[in-house]
Amino acid sequence: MASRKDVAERAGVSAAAVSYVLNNKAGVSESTRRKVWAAIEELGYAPSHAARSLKTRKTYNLTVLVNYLGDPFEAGLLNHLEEKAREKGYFIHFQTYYPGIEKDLRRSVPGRIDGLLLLGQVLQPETWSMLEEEGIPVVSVTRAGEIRQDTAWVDVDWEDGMEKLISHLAEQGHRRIALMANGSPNHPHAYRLDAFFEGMRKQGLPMGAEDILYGKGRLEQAREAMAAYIQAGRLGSHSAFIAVSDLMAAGVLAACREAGVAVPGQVSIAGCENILMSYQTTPAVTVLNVYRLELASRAVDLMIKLLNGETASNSVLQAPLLIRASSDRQAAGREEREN
Amino acid sequence: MASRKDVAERAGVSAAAVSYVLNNKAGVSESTRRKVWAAIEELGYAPSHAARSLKTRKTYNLTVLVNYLGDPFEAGLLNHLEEKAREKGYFIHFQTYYPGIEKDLRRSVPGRIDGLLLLGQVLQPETWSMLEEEGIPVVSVTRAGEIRQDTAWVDVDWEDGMEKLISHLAEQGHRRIALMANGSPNHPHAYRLDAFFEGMRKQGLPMGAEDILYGKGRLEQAREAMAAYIQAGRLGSHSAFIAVSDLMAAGVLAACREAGVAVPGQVSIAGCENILMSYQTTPAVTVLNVYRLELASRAVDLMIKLLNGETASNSVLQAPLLIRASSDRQAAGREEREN
DNA sequence: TTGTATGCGTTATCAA
DNA sequence: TTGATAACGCATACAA
Repeated sequence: MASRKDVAERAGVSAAAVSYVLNNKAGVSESTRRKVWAAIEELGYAPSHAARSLKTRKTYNLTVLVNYLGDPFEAGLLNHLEEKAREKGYFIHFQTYYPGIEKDLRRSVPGRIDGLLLLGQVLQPETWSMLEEEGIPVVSVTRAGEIRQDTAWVDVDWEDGMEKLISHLAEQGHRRIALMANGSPNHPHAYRLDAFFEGMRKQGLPMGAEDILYGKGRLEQAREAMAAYIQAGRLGSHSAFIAVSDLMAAGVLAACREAGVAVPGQVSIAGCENILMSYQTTPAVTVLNVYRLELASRAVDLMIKLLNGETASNSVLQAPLLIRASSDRQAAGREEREN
Repeated sequence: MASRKDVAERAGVSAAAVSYVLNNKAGVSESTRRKVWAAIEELGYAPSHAARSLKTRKTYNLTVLVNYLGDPFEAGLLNHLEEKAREKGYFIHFQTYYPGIEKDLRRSVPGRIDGLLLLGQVLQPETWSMLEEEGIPVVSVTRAGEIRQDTAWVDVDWEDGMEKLISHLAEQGHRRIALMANGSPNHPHAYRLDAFFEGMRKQGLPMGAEDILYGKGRLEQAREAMAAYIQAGRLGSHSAFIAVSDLMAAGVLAACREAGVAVPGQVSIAGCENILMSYQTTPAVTVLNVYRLELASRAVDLMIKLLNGETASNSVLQAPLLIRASSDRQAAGREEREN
């Protein structure tokens, strides 16, 4: 590998001059600039990342903490985060999060990354101290229920979204609506639970602890929770289910299908992300349409600003309602005729 | 951030001694060792990644080239690769691949990563030269059609898998089987196309260019290709469809549903990965069950060996057949009765 | 406008 | 068994 010294020799200038050219410093003669670039081309020179990083104390690496990459919503977010970060000259690492990794994180973060992107996790106090000491900015894409006050974030307007979902269901005549929630407060889904409570209150609908089921974010577990609900003979108690993630909505739907419960005839179902799968089930699932690309883009912009020491503000995104057959008998009728 | 010098001072030894202790060199007295560890604890010292990397020329970073993270099959693979790599002390970057990124790759790889993991891409010759010059090992998880001879790989036994799929369909009475392929030769799906041809030949079934449809790896595009096929009145020409990815199988199924084509009544459908979605559609899709965790695990092991200069051999994994309702009228009957 | 010199935090060589 | 010390490749203050 050619080094800066080789380039300098080849170009007949000093090593410092090469740095000046490379970093676009003002006050370099056009002739030097040309000679240096020529030498760089000829030698196929590329600066050593390690050396530069050692000197500048910047790594141009960001880490994203993922909850469950098997969830297409998170996978899509991650994909867009990577793309946007790369555009800005940053590399993205990711790591699947569970509390146990934080010890590892506290060891491996210093000196390896410049910033941390959360997908709604709530970190341990020790981890926060480390982050603060190291001066590593944190941006959360979607928030958890109990997000730390001073964490920067970009999120969907869940209050508004849940209100839309609930009033749509109310218009369809539903009064008893259950929520398929996650169970962990340390998770972006927790925020949607809060928004659901708020939305039900506003709509003036009855709401209690018995109206919450727990799926843990996975399709399979939501399916099991719903199957147990049916098994327990509770089916009459709610006529509609909102799931805090589309994957869990698919799980609720699967349990209904297996138990011979008609959707939307007996119960209506809705999700709140608009993953691809939500449109591929029978019936297709009513959802909120969350613009993941925009979410990712804003998160990276926010991160870059923090990295540059600029002030930056949090950001809220609206998510429109997509009414599909799982909550709409007319739409269900259309789907049926098409078949 | 405490540096090695601080630790040395605190422990009352020389800086070199700290390195000895840290790197477990033989010939260090027990007392020094204790003093050094104590100082490390007290100062919360962690070695600088950049400095170490500069000196040793190892980065402990690996890059994975992803084709389409929206495909749950790839997302799952990536997830497991990350987990396995981390266990071995490596960090995983990923980057979504299309030919245009290779220029960027040639610039950014040297000095930033130790190894490259492919998801079946075929790289440009210039990129290969760079990789060879830099001595960066490459392991491909699943192969493309025209994989470079000396690339290490870990893959499914697609010939065997396709044979199982085809003979299952043949047993169900199908003779005219079409393939929903990808279209790009520079992609892991291309290998499955070859295996399909081979399997059809072995089974003695007719096979030609008109039996291939092209989806491009996406659900939506496979759906469109299938819809066009139906629109063109070609529906009678095949009684079964194998898709080279489950996502495309879901697309074929969606087009059938929309056109009122009965599955498995009029046509049978099969995929070959076993993503979660393949079991959530109606009917559930017959697939090959590909063990992604095992695939990822072997790939990382292979990579580590190459990184250590050891010899290592490629690896083939069997994928059992999962017969589900999309290709089996009895299973379909069962599903129906359950509803 | 350009060159010299220093140090970033390591590892590794060589003496002691 | 330990301690100086020389790189690794770069950015930058300062001198020229």
